[in-house]
Amino acid sequence: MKIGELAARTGVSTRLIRYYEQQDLLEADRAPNGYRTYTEAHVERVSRVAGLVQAGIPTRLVKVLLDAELAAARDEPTCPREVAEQLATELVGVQERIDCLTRSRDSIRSFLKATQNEVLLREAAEPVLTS
Amino acid sequence: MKIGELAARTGVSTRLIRYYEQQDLLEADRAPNGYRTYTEAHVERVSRVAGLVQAGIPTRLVKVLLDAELAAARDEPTCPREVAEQLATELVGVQERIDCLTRSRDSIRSFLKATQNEVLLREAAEPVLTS
DNA sequence: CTAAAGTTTGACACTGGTGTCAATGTCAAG
DNA sequence: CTTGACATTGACACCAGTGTCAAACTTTAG
Repeated sequence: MKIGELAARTGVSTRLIRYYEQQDLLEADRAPNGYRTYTEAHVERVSRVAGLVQAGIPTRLVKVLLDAELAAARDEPTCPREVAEQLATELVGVQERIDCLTRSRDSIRSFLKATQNEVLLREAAEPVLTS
Repeated sequence: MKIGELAARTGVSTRLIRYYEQQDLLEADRAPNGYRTYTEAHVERVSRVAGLVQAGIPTRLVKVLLDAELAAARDEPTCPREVAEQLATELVGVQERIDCLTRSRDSIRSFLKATQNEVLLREAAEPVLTS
């Protein structure tokens, strides 16, 4: 698929998709005419990238995270000690963000509940398994 | 306490503390000499603010969130319908961020685990209650 | 063939969050 | 009183993430 479709399916602007590529977060094949071409896998990838960036993870780190993810998926023994440490460090940062957001989410919920606005609570009810 | 101490205790630079105040996320009393003075409560507040901002919540929204939180705590019946809707909207955004971060956290963990770097997993083991 | 829609690269520009510096004021210790 | 640490405000500046526009090319529809 071409960039326009990818953008439509992910809700991420073409501008950003190109930006992410430029930041090495994405790779795209090129059609003979020079157009970028994407596969299904890219849809997921782009969503993840956008999500993480939105969640305050700088692109530089998003790359490290997703790369590690891929490596893990392909069961690679890529553990250059130094990368592992960087990841471990980043892990605590991520956890802190999660905690902070979770607290806020919970208080928003309580608030809405307390003010008879339960009606607005149609969303989100997935199980978040921790540890 | 004065701004320097607050900064030291929260790990947030004085620059940012003033910035947050300017963005109406914080209020500070002034000593007769003009110095800002803070209470224990501010320590928590500043941490929360910084955490949320770091987690990608724009200051404008951080204000809404924390205000609602306070209102709830004081059991105020402040539910101007319109604010409630804004919160509900923001709630789904927060949840999305949490989900995205959670997935990343989990894959970082798996990765470290898979690569014999469990050693680096000393941190984070708190229970996150959902719903 | 032509017009419209989509793509490419590249540039300009804006916003939000931060750092840093400068000039001035306050306070506590020597 | 002087010095040094800390405060105040305000400005300048930077980076990251985005929007938007322009000029040129490709592809699709009529």
